[in-house]
Amino acid sequence: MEDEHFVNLMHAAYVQNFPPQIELITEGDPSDFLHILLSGTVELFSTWKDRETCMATVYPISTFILAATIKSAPYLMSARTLEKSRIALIPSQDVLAAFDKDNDFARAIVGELATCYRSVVKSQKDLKLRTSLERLANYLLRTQKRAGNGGDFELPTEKRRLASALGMTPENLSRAFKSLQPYGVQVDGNRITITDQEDLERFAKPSPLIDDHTT
Amino acid sequence: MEDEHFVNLMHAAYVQNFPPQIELITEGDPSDFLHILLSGTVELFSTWKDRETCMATVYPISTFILAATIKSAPYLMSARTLEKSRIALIPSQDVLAAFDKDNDFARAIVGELATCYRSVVKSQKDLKLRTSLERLANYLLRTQKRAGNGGDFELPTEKRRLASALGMTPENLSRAFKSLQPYGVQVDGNRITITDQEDLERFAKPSPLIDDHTT
DNA sequence: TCGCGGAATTGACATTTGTCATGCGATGCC
DNA sequence: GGCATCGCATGACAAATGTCAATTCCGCGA
Repeated sequence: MEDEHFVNLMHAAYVQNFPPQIELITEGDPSDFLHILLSGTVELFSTWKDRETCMATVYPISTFILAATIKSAPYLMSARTLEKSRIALIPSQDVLAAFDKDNDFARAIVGELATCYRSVVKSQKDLKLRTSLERLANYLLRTQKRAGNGGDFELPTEKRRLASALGMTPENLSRAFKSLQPYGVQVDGNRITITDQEDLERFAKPSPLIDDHTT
Repeated sequence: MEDEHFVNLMHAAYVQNFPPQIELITEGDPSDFLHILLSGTVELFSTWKDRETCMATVYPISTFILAATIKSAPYLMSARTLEKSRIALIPSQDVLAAFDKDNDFARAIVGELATCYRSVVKSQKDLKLRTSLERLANYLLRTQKRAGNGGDFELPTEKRRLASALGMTPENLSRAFKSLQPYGVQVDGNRITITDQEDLERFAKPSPLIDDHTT
C-alpha cells in the first residue's frame, strides 16, 4: 500500500505485549480493533452453555477477527494468548478508511479474508466428512509437512487443546493415538514418529481440498 | 456501483436457466465464473471418499463460491440445483477488474464475503458445541423465525438433506424429531407445529452468535 | 385407479464417542 | 526432599450416533 496511507493507518495503532493465558477479546463484544499477531500464539475459541471449543490457532503473522472488523459486527469468537505474544492493534475505523483509499490494501484485505473463509470451509469439511481417527491422521500429516516432512516432529500444542480443535475429548484423543499405532504412528509425549508413511497416508487419504491450508 | 463499471462487469455475463438436480460446479475445478442465484435453490455440498455432506443451501439473491473467484483458487464445494433455478454467471476476471476500479463494488464484495465467512463460523460453532438434538431444535427456531414466527410452518427442504446439513443421518433425524415431542414439537410430513414455544426455547438456548445469520 | 419408486420411519444392533473415577508421572514450589 | 498440581493415560461404563433391514407412506405416471 502507499506510504501515506500506511502512515495514516498506523497513526492511532499500537503494539502491545501480552503474557500467556490472557483473554484478549470476548465473543459478543463489539469489534473496535483489528488484531495482528506479530509473535507468539493465540487461540480462538467459542463457548455455549457450559461448553467451550477451540476454533482455530493463530500463528504469526496473521490478523484475527477480520470479518467482525469489516462488518462492524460483534466478535463471534473469543481469543486468548497461549504464549507470550506481541500484538498490533489498529482501530477498526482506520482499517475501513484505508480500505476505501488504497486499492492495493483493499486487495490484500479481501485476499486475507477469502483465505480465512476457505480455511473454515476446509475445517468444516474435515469435521463433517471424517471420523475423529481420520481427522487425527490427517492432522498428523499436515503437522509433519509444516515441520519439514521429517519422520518425526513435535506437536505444537498440548493434547487437550488438540483434542478440542479436532472436535473430541482428551480421553478419546489418547485412544485415537493408540488406534493409529498399527498404521505406523509412535507417540512419546509430544514427540510423534511416523514409521510407515505410506500406510498412514493410505488410511488418512489427505486431500488438498481439505488439508492444504495455503490456498 | 457506477453505471459504467456495471456495464463493463455485465458485458460478458449471462443468465441461464437450469432444471433441478443439475451439478453446476464440481469441487476441485478452477473458478471461472462468479455465480449469482436469481431464483430457485442451490445446494452446496462436498464429498470425500464415498461420503457426501451438505455444506449450505443458497437462496436468492446471493452469490456463491465468491472466495474461490477472488483467490482464483479451485472450488472447495460442489453445487447443484435443487429446483428450477435462474443463475447469472460473471467471468471471474471481470469481477476482479471491477473490484479494482469501483470502490463501492469492492465494499459490497468484501461485505458479502465477510457475511459468508461469519456464516460458516456460526455453523461450525453449531456443529462443535451442540448435540444433534440441540442443533435440530435451534434449526427449527431459526426456520420458524424466517417463516414469520407463526406457530406452524413448512420445512423448506427434504428431511434427508436437512439431516445432512445438520450433520446426522436421516434415521437419526427421525428419532430427533420424536425426542423433541416432549418440548412441544409436532411433525406432520413437512409441516412443523410448535405448541410450546417457551419450552422449546428453554431447551434450545438459541444464541445470536450462532443462530442469527443476518449479521 | 393402480402400482411403482423414492423418501421416511422404525426396530434391532454395532460402533463411536463421551463420562467418570482412578492412577501415573512430570513439574514447580516451599 | 517432599508435596501439591496439572496434564495425560486407562478402564469401566453410559450415552449418542451410525448401520442395516424391513416396512410404511406418499406422490407420480401409466
